[in-house]
Amino acid sequence: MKKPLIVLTGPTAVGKTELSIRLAKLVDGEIISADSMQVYKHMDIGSAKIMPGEMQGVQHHLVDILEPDEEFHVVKFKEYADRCIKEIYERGRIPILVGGTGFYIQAVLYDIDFTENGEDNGFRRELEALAKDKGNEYLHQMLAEVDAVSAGQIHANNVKRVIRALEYFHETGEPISAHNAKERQKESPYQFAYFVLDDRRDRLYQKIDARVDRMLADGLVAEVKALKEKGYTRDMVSMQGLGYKEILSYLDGECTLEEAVYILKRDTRHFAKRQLTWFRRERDVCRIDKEAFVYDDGKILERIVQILKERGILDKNGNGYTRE
RNA sequence: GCCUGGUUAGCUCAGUUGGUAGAGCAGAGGACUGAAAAUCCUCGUGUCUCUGGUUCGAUUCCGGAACCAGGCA
Repeated sequence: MKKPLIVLTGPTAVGKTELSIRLAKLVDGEIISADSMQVYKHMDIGSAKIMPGEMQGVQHHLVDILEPDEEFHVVKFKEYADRCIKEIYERGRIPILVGGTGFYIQAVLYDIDFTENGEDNGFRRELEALAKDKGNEYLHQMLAEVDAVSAGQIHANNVKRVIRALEYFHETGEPISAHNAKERQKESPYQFAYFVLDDRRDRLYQKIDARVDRMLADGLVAEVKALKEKGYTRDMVSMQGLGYKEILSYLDGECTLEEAVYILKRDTRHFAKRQLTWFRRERDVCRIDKEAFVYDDGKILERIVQILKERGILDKNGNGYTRE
């Protein structure tokens, strides 16, 4: 039988963290954070990172593992996560993927292959310059010549994606569209249950606004100021996180704090919406509507356990995975 | 009290030399396979404040009212 994997996700601010702790204790699992920002040290408030005091003894992985000037992306995430999962199995426990980065979840859940090539920032930079000089259409035309399928799928203005497709072809000689089509067919190697927490849109938005206000009260501006003083700049991936780029523009005098906060709230709402779009499209997800459970985490956990039993991730007594 | 300007989509405003109107933002939907908290795409009908008048026809012109700014008393 395939090995068990639990995924707990949902849009920002739905309440994944609190629930994940209870779930981990219940099934004797360990948590792997699937979050592109919580990997960074010194970015606690803005990333809504779980702090050691809140972990209640539950093992957490991939939190606080990098400095803010380090590169991070799906491939690294998958590498680290795969290793963590393996080790968790060795301890006879269940890995629980918790976090809002759908792309990361997908990568490990379906074991997507990214290993074809290394990084070549030179070529990428060349293409970026080309897009700037000659325009997005020019670059898109270049893609159309080597990979018509991708060109048809990727909008010319989506320069990032056009560049990646070009880069992929440049490095492997194969169109990325063919590779993606192949990866898309994959079955998950895990016996998994994929839970997506959701809430009414208006409530979610209220919670987002309230959470931003709390971050400010907790010292978000000071946190960002400290990062700025350490020399971390906006071109770093970490500083593109919500809460960081907006406060940075305030600190750089580009807008007032009030404007920065407005934009931060708005963009966080947009982000939540994008996450929801992503999860809607994922196959095999169990949506958990908080309203239907009267906002009672206990009831939600009961339901989750029920599903875990149905899928054989827990046995009828509710006992978790044990090695072999 | 008088003068001037304003009143158009949830918000900020544009516009119609008279033929019932459009942007940005908000909001909604979607894409996504090495930046993903990133990047990108699609979606806009509302008593044009109310009320008389002129007109074939008024949101647009004229009169009056209400409300909001600013100025003068």
